[in-house]
Amino acid sequence: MASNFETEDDGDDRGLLSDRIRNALTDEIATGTLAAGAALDEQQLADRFGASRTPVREALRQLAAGGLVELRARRGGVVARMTPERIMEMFETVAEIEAICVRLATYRMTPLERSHLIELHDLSQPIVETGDFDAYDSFNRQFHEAIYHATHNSFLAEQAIAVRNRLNAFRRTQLRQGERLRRSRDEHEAIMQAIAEGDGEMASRRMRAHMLNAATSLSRFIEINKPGGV
Amino acid sequence: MASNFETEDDGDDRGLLSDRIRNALTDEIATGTLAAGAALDEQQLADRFGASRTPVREALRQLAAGGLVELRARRGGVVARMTPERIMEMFETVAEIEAICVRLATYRMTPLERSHLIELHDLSQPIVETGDFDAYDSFNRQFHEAIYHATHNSFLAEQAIAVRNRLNAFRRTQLRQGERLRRSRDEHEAIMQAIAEGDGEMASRRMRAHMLNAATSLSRFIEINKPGGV
DNA sequence: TCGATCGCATTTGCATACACAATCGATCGA
DNA sequence: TCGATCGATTGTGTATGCAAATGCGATCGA
Repeated sequence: MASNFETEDDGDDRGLLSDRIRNALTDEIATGTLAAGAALDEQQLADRFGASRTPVREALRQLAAGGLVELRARRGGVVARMTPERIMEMFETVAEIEAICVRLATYRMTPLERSHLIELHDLSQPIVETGDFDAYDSFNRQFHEAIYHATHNSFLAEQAIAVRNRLNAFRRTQLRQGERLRRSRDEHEAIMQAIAEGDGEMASRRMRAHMLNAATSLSRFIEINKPGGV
Repeated sequence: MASNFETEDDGDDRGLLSDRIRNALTDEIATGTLAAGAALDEQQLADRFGASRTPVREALRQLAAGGLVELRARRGGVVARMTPERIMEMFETVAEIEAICVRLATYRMTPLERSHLIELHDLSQPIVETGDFDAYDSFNRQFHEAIYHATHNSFLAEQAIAVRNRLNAFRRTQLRQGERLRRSRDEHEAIMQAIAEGDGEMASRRMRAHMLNAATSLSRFIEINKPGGV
């Protein structure tokens, strides 16, 4: 077994075991290693992580609270099963929340926050040129989170991040279409324009459209490999 | 879909011990029996509920995921401490989400749902007359949840209920002002009017104002017994 | 007198053990 | 042959025990 010394040799060995298991499971669900509907046996997971059932249980409870897994009393847990309809509902919800955020942010952001957002947006130009999906995904996250922050409503920002992460776990390869990348940036550009003009309502509508475009892009992907299953 | 037949929410003796403890703690936090900032000792709670630490731990984890308690690693948990600023942020968030819901609901609700909502609203008239706060609170919940449901976006509805419940735990005696009761119903009336006219944007603005009025009403209450903490 | 360090007590985090509920298969009955 | 009921097995829910970590107090030093 792996020796658990206090010395952190490989990364984040230093934390609560239940948290590490939770993060690992989150990743595996997000990447699809754990397919939707897959049964989650506590003992089996415990063996796999070299731990006992206790931290596994706590991890599963946390994931259940986050909506990534479903726990039925005395019947074990399964990876949350997402129907296309449900995913579209989540996208719509995220789109509406993002629309709220950008509206509030437009009216409340400080000059410093605005310049930071502009800087961030400018940075995305070369990324689109190179077509680096992962880099754009990372930028995209920063861009949107900068907007959350600029609402000056930390609770709303937390909610936005939470629901976005929850969706992220099922979004995966959504941006893997070359065209979508450029269009995404164009839409950001339009949003930035509205922000610059101080038109929160306009920014809000454009953000909603931006998110729904991403949803449409994803929906094609869903149609393609319709799992139908388990 | 009502897939929640397993977990009976409250009152029932016959559920999972950890769920019962979670519900009990939720109530105690909501009613203020457990003051904000109060330390939550696992063994102590276990003794009080006549259980072992295991279900108590799971309950605490779930509450932490819901934001009602804060857990610091190896340092125990405390009841989440809400500053007035934070509560106002939560109210604003709820207001915006409610505004989303009523807009979508206006455009999507079925005739049956509309008549149900009207019926519900009419029922509130005698309640206001008698000034029964608890009855109005119950009605109010039904009214808003009917709107959530009418969005035909179950994910959004779940989010709305979750964030509303989270705020509920700190709202307590907010409606205990006779005037507020009648004004609340008047605001509902205005919202119903906008819905009847099919004007989702108008309904949305009125809903936002409605929620922010409730927040203002609460803020006075907060000012009065400003706890400052422990 | 004030600060720091060491040791103790309390409490969390994890492991292990046990009991009961749910599922699955087999046997019995029609 | 098909259905139902009953038992065995699997796995969750809970209890208990142990070890490490944190916080506090006392003692030592300046």
